[in-house]
Amino acid sequence: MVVPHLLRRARHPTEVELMDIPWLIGLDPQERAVAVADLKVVNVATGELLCRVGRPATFWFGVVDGLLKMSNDSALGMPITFTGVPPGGWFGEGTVLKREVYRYNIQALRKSVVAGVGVATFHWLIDRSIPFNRFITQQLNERLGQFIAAREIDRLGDPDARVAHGLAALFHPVLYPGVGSLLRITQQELGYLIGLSRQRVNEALHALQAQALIRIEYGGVRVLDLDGLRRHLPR
DNA sequence: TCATTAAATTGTT
DNA sequence: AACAATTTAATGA
Repeated sequence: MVVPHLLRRARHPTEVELMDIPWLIGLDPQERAVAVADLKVVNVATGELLCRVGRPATFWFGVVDGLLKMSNDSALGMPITFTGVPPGGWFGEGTVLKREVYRYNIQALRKSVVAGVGVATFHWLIDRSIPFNRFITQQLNERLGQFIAAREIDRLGDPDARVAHGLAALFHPVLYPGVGSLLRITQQELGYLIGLSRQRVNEALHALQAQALIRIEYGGVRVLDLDGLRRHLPR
């Protein structure tokens, strides 16, 4: 009963929250009005599940604030892929498009604010708005690129490289425009996301800082050289 | 607004 | 995994 539970607590987005929703910008006034009318926002607590594998897709979700973890685990086996979803990130369009069931679990790594539009509105926008379609196409394309990159890194297995690429992914300016140059994420959360211990993440972060790729800040990481992070090779 | 205290996060062993 | 040090957030005068 994940969604009904959330729906009960859902509220309308504030003006400030609307400004953090990237795809609203391109819409014409009519389309925008329809989208905004259907937009729901909910505050979720740490550890809370937003959607589960196998549930029918009812919403297209976006992160307004906080941090989510997307775990792509099959019903049978172990988790396959983890992805963090920072502010500005929207996900689930593939599932919603095909009117299928969710293929992953979404869990809040910390207190977050999550927005959603219903499937009907999503399709209404897809059927008539060119800007919306552009956004979705770009989204799918960038995500595919990330997915391929992630496979290569996982094969290498070097912890520093994994942290570097994990960070580069979270700082993706197209997928996650809400992040900016400072990502609010603790080393604990980063470890949980990438699959490393907190102290190994700490070590890796210092190595990356020494290479002037990032700056470690309390409760977050600032990126100094995004390209350098992407190109980071195991040493 | 400032000072004090509690909580969260980081760095180190 | 445990501990100490540091930073932020919360509280109340």
